[in-house]
Amino acid sequence: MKPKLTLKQIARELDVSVSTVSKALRDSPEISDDTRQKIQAFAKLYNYKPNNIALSLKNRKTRTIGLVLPEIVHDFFATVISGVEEVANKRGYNVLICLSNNSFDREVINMEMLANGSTDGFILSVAKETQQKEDYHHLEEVISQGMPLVMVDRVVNDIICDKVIIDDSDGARNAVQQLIDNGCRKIAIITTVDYVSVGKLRTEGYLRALRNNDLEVDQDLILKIEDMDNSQEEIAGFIQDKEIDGVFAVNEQFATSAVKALFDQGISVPNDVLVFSFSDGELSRRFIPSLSTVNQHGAEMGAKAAELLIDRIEKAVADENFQTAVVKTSLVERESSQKRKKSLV
Amino acid sequence: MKPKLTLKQIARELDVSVSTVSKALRDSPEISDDTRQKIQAFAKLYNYKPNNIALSLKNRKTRTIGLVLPEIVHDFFATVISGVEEVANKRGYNVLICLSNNSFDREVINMEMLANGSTDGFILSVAKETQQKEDYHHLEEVISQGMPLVMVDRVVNDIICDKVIIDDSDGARNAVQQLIDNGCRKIAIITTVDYVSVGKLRTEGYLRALRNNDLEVDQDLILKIEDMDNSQEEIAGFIQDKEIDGVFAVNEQFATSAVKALFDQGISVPNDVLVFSFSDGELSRRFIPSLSTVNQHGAEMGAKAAELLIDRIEKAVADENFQTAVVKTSLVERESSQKRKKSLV
DNA sequence: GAGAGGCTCGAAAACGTTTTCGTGTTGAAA
DNA sequence: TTTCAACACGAAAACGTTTTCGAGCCTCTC
Repeated sequence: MKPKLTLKQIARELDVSVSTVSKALRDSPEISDDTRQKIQAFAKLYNYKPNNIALSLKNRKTRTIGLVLPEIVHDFFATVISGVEEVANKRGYNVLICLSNNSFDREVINMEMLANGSTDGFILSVAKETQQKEDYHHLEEVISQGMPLVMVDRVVNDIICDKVIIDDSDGARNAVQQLIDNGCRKIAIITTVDYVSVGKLRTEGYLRALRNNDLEVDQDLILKIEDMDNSQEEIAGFIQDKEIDGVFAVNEQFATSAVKALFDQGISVPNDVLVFSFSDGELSRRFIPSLSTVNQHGAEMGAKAAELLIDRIEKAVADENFQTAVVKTSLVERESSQKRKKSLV
Repeated sequence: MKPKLTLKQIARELDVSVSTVSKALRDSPEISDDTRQKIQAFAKLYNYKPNNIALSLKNRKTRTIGLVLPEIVHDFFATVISGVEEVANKRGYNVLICLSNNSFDREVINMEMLANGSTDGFILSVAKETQQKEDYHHLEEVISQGMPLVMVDRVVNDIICDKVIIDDSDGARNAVQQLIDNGCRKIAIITTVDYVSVGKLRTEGYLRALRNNDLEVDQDLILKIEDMDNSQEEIAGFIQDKEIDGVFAVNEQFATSAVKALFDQGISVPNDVLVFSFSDGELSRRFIPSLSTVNQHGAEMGAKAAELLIDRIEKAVADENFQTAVVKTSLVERESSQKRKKSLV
């Protein structure tokens, strides 16, 4: 248990000054070859590593970015994390992760914790509760402190900052269009309550697709779920005795619940009803039937967000020149949305 | 864009010294009520928050713990994170997350990054590649520097430190016993190569269950998968024309692949073959048929690991008094392991 | 031989805190 | 009036760096 080596200790050991050691290790031309080599050899031998905290204090840069997410046990956010992490590491940054668990209070606390100097900037996907309350003072706070903020996926339009979103509405429209092209005429949607920004947008896309194809919008075929915990029962009740030939769900959980509900009623997917889902995760890939989905490219979104944030931290981009990057979704068509069974691989 | 408020600025503004401000804010009795109130009011008004980095440097404590995981898009590790995060926050710590992507090199780099002062201690689940190489010098390194290390789930026995594991072998034995109790006699296992510690232990549990029941061990019924990416094909080939009535899989991915392979051969789960899996995640819950699993209680493991680590950081526990906490698994029996269909809810 | 200039290196400040110690002022006791 | 304690506050060091500036010394050039 040796305490960590510092410049001061090296200096004392080698009988030079701290500044000399520092310069030698950074290959300053001020230092003679002799002493430089001596110092570098010593440092290497005892595995000297500069103390990051001291550097952060000195430079007033932590080379750390904060990532605040509503949840993590969710493939989408997990992929966002890995995207952020990858480019952050590539550019020499650490990632400090906090979870809000969709709670407004925790989100505020997390932001305050991270804003007290631990972090050079934020990537945030706002909590559901925050979107409901529409209270964004904590975001304005950190921005007014000069901390760069990039919002991902669940963004709030009123806040001026860089954003990374997907074309939720178009993605949904394409998915529903695909269902229509595959023969569906009575398509139900299972979505979230409107204050969840992405849920609202996806609902819009659904409506647009119907209108584009002169299909009637039936309010009875629209289910907006508030409480994730009881979604299975709610969906089962909703599906019950509905005359439908297609279902569009805004996430994998809703989609699998729908398939299950249909299955329990003796209705087969995809033979009787086609299903399209949002959020391409492991669940969709492994489900039987495998689910057709709108891929959100979470890793790409996370990567883009990290790029934007670090660019701004390093002032590589002009002030006030905020951009909203739109990551394109793509349709992944699998078994659940196609009547004919695919031939076995 | 106001730069963050510091003690020095408050001091200048109120025409007192920095030390007075510091003491006033910490309610030191040295300071008179008058000035204390004045300073506190000012600080509150302008929302002063002490700079965390400066505190870290001063106290040589960062109140941050590092969490190094092999992957994240995986329900188990995601739940571990949320467990760690929860108790860390509760005890006033931040969590710095790094992903090794199962790469030895990245693991080493991550540990070095986090060990240079950013962190008071580590929680680690070692990368697959590290277990294969059996090179643990980076772990010994951080330990010898006096940094507490807690290993989770994928632990290495040679390293002396606190550990949090589950009863992998017993969990597997119980699951296989359940299959046997439910009538299975020819049970296949789909597991990982042996150098993955948990895979090996689960395989042991499987073997023990068979022996306990005087069932013959058939090497043809044991599949050890090296390459996750091609596991689906490998499993399909393995299942092909095997005479089995039960499958035990060491993770959800293998389990769903097995069900799929059986399904493609016209074999029904659970009517013809029963399936039991390890790692209780969303996939298991939502799959049709829902999968019976051995619940690993990831959140609990993460929480326990964080408790152990923080206790050690805060010296609440005697030196050298390392413990290995075993979190009990529990069987979650769902549809896939029971012949009779459950009555509909 | 004197000034100029180039090499090396060290002292000190700075980043934002906390804490120890010292100091000046006040009030009361002697 | 002197002395002493209590009180209220400030100076300075420390945490581990980097960087600016200055200083000492040697060598070269007139």
